[in-house]
Amino acid sequence: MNALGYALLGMLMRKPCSGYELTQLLEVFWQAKHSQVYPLLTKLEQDGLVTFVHVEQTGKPDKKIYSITDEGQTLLTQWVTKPSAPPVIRDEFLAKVYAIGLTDTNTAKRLFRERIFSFEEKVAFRKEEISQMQEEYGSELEQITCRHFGRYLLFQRKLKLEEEEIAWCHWVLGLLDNTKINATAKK
Amino acid sequence: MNALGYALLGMLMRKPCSGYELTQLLEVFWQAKHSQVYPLLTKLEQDGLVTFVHVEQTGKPDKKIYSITDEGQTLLTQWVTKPSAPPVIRDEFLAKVYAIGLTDTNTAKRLFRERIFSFEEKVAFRKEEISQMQEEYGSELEQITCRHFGRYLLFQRKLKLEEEEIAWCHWVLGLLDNTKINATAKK
DNA sequence: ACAACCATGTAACGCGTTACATGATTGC
DNA sequence: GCAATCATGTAACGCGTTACATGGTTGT
Repeated sequence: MNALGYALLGMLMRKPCSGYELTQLLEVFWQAKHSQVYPLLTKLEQDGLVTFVHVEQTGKPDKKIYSITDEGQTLLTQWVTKPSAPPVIRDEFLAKVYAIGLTDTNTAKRLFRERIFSFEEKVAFRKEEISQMQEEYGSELEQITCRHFGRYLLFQRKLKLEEEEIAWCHWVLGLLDNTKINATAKK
Repeated sequence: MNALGYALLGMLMRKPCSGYELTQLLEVFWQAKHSQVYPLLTKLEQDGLVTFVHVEQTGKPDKKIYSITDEGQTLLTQWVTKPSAPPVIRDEFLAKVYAIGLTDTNTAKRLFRERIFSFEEKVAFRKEEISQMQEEYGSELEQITCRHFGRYLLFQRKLKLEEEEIAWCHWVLGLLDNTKINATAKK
């Protein structure tokens, strides 16, 4: 089985979820579209690692709520302690930074300011998620015994990294300013 | 054309490179194997965006050194200012953290200590890369006019994020210790 | 001896995205 | 009226990995 399969099992340890919900919750540490998640869940179900119940809703479409089975838990537990594949990062913006010399200073600044803006949105969103969790579960959240501990750790991590990204952008903007001052000074 | 194609063009702006070298240099912001890079370079060459010269070597296999063409530069320049696709991150370790509650505290600690170790190696390597660059190019490196400016920015960014990852792991280890203390205190 | 590095390439397969398909409800 | 949210699914395609193939040199 592949990493995404295990990731879904792991998320179902926290609480039973629909495929729709899993697709969204995935965002903190993986990216996958529903078109990948739904067929995988069907496969996990066929393999006896998860089960689902139909839930009828009014005013919303019906949904399938998936739960992890004992068999699924056994497999997942084995997987958790195995060595992990190195993280994969693919960031188009960074590819553009590589070639930033092609643009003028002002355009470069604009690009970094836009990056800051998009990450500030993420940070605000992340902080909300964290404080919501803290309100709901309190200090219990910081114990490994809490069902939401893992997710909480990932939120804190994401927040830190997003803030660091912003700090880096500001540092770059500083460099871009210096360049301009020196150029002006030389005149 | 896809993002990797542009990424390769961007790297060739800095200096002409072989496919082998490009595959390695890619590591700061993208991941791709040589089996993907070589055919893409062939395609870029057919499209007139890069050219190459055969370089015979003694004691080493011959290589092809690729350079970006004017046409390639035009295309790349257009691309740089376009909005970027959101970054993609897929990290198996983080998927495991989600389900960390399945393991005992000691195993969890071991996993985080291993993560710290692997990131400390990365940090050490990154610092070397940065100081090598600084020795070679000096303060010129911090100007947008420097050919290596973009790459330098990416190195600094990676270093920061890798250090932040380590700090997060230490924070988690602290939480795991607290849990243990409370459990002991309760006895 | 054996692994690692340099260097390029192809083929098969699996993972992931885009697009197509449906349909009710809520907010602007 | 139009977009967004909720909810699930399939099909086609493109991106990315694994494995196969070759072969000399350097270091342990």
